[in-house]
Amino acid sequence: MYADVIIDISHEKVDRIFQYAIPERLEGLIGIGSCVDVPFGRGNTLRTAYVVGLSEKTDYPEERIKKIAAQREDAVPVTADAIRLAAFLKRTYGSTMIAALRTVLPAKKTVRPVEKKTVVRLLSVEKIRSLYAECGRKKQSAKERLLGELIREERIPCELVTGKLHVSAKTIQSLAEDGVIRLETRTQLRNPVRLSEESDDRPVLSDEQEEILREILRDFREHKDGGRGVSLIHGITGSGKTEVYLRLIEEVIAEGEQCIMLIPEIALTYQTLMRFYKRFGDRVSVLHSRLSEGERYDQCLRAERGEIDVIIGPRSALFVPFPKPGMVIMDEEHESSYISEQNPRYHTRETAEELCRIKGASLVLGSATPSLEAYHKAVTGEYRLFRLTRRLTGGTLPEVRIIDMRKELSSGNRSMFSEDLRKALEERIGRGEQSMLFLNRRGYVSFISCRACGEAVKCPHCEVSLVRHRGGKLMCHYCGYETADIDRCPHCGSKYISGFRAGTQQVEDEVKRIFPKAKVLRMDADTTRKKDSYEEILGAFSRGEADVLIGTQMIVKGHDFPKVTLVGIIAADLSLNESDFRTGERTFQLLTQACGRAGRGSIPGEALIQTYRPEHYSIVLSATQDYEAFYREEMACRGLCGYPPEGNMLEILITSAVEKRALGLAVALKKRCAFPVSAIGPAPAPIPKINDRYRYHLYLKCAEKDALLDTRQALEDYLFTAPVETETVSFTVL
DNA sequence: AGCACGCCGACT
DNA sequence: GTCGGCGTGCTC
Repeated sequence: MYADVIIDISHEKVDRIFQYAIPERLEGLIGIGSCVDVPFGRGNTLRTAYVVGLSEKTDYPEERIKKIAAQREDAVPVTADAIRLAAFLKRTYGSTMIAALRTVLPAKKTVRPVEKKTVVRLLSVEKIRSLYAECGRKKQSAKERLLGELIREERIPCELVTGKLHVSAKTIQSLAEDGVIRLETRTQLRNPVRLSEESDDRPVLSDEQEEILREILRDFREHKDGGRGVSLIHGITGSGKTEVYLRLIEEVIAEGEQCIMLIPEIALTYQTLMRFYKRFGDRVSVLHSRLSEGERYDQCLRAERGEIDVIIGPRSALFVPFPKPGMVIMDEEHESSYISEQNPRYHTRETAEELCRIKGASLVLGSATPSLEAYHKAVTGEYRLFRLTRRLTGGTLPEVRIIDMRKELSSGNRSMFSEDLRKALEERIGRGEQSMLFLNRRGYVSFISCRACGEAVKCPHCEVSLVRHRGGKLMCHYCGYETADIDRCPHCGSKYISGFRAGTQQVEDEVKRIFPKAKVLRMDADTTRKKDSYEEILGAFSRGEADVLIGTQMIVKGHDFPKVTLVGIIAADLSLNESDFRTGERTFQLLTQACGRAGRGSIPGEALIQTYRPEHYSIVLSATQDYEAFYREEMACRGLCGYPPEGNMLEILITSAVEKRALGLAVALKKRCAFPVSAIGPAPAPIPKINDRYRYHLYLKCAEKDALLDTRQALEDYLFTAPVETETVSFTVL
């Protein structure tokens, strides 16, 4: 008997199957997924390897086959399903098999189990309230946060206190010494959180929610032996998606299966998390980004042993080894953090789909602004589509107005605030209501647009913005089209043509200049560099410590500020000028989210969208919150050029210390692409040179996904034999 | 990746 | 004469 193994070395040259003989004493003990030590290479150094198959005979000369040295008992064995999923990652995203196995495998470091600690309130709610107020006066913000939460909850798991609330162990200790709280260390207590008194947290479902629940569960129950489908819930913010998830999970657990709840990075708010703890007690576990290897392993072990039924976490939670995962739920499905940034650059939705296919689980996607890919599949019937159209959590949709900044310019207002926005801000500051100013910083790089007519200078072939390069040439970074720099707008002839140059700092200065008495908070990459300052700024704003919050993308995600009645979007069209084909989609998502921040409380809200492109469909349709119409417009644009989801596309990045060599290799790769795959470019990457290395892009398009993946494989094979020196090539599925 | 084998310069 | 530089190639 021989074992097919993958050696734990991440290098293309050894990324293939090696065969080893199974010694008699291990016969029957070794199977697919076993982790073994094998002698490898000339020195016969012992290396870790994973068994991915068993076979009776070999093509390799038998006398040269070595024996497996030992079976590794400490490691978590890989299941055949995990190997299949890894094979999918390798095929789809072009990584090595071992890199794919590593992402699929749970962390393998063993560590002593840590006992779970819980903070328990000892004093009455009234006493806590007065202490809370006292801390507010004394500016003891950490203590205040914890006490604030203790007013609502009697028991809070320690991981939440130190994690989500950012309260240090020192603070907890001092409160314990004062007799305010007690630290409880439990080892195998069952459902402590679930026992907390409240029971009013199971709201009555709306008709829409009931319908979705019924339909998804019907599919779930009818296909117990595989073939469960994918459902997309398109629901506006506050329409009660989370409650639907909670009910679904309850039912999945009741059937004896487990559930994986995926959330975008950092997006989980404390309130949402608390809802899960209340509903599922310690049958739920959270996988957050700052867990150590050991803690991660702990969670995996608990999942494997069936000690938990639900795991909540970012994309990596997908690989938690449940014995019988029955459902994967992916909230905010369109979020970009669902795409891995490193080696197997996997898309969580696609990978979840494959996992569910393998495991026979249901996949449920939820979003207020679904990705075009997901919605396309829903429209074509591959997914089932459900809608949640009513806001349940109070508040009405804000009144949204689009402000034409071209008119402001022609009427002599050169400032970054329109007259309307200035007035609206003045009113809110006067009434003591809060405002948010959102500066769209995406696409900040050197695109060219006209302040008189709003048009950006675009490539005549690719429908993406041209980028200004050194020396003043304008270039398309898809196809390499170039043209001389211009000083007049090609559409209207205005000389007010330039890149837009404004940061959050300038916005802050401007607000302070116009409203000297207003209290302003600013949130961007600069002010959040220090650890925890992200939560601190948002916390301060939600406590009403400022009139205006200024920020980039990060202020529009997740958090709910009931006192905000005005959202101002400074330059809505900036993200339309990014030089790739998803700008319209990102702009629509960003603006829809931003507008949704206004009027979450009892006072109706207002959103003002300032733009130089008031007629662009992404902007118009985000103002009317019309996703359907946006989808139709955007699909028409994608179809024109064969961009996803209409077709499939691959980005190839070629870098070299020698510009000629990078370009030469790009051309050589292009030559090896044949029908039905078409190659566009090469063209300099948006950042054409990093660390003295020149960077070129080549794009491959094809209607057939498999043909595209085969071409990538062929190109990778070619690279083995190509006269490559210092050049590097990487492939990304778009 | 890591280790061996291999073919050219300065050293006890 | 040998010791050792790292360049090339292979690993069941």
